[in-house]
Amino acid sequence: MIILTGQTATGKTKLALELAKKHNGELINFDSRQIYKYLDIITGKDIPKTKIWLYDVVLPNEYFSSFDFVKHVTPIIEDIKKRGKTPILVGGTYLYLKHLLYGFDENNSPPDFKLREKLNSKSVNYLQKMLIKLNKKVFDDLNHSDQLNPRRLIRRIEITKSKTKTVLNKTVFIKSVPEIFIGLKYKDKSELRQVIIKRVEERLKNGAIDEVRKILKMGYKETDPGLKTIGYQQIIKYLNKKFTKEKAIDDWVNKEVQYAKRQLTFMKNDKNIKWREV
RNA sequence: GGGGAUGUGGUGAAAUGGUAUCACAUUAGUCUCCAAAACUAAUUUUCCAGGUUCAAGUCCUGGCAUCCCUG
Repeated sequence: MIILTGQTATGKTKLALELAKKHNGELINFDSRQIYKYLDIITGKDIPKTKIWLYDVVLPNEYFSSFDFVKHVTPIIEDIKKRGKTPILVGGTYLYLKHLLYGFDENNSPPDFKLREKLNSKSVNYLQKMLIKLNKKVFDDLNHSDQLNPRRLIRRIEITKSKTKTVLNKTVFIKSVPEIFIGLKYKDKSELRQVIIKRVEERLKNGAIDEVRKILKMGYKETDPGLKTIGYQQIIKYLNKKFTKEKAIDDWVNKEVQYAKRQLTFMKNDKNIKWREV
């Protein structure tokens, strides 16, 4: 198995295609945004859809988690191997990769959307108290940042309250340690920024705004999981007249640069990744 | 030339004369089922020179800068 990850806008796709040729491989996407149908131009789906797995799996208003990803991808990997070919995973969503390679916690539970909806409007303080009451140790085990993070608090509450536990066999994942595990990154950020600016311009030229219009016309909303994506958020604000075009572009570029930084911060902890500068 | 307005972190703003705040950006980080998400921490400010006052971003005088109106 081959895995190709790293920062956004580093040319992962191009390298993936080369590797596929060389190693008789089949590509699998692990980019959480390209999982979504209709999000094409802005998420940069530049491989023909018939030549890569896991593009267009769910609709923009559907929930899709790293757990769902692992569930979807495992049989595909097995299938490719069975046919004597090399699975090549390419993408930038490290959380998906992390869960695929190193597994989940044993006593986890599926999402409780009703509970999430109910708790979403609550204050951080309320959530903290609620979790402490349910199980103080769980709260204490969280780090400072997470103790103040409503989403993480809600997730902990959800797990603590849940009766059904999802047990996953960790070994399933660890078995497939990749032979090649490459991460692509920029050596300096100003270069990354330049590339991102250029890419945003290109995507606008290729019809990014029309893409958003089309998706909104289909009835999808700003708050749908798929549209909570860099680029879409900014263009929607532009279309709603909350942003000028310049502001939207500026924000788009900025958010993407910040995202690239966070990707690196997260991936750096994985000592198995062999880094390559572009 | 005349009249008016405004000067506060990198940017946009807030502060009855009483500890200079906020948002965004920047830098570092967190992450075991929303992750292109959500969150944490750190850094950086009152145009200049005087004056009044226990105390000035705030009031007074002068200068400089920018913007608007008008010859």
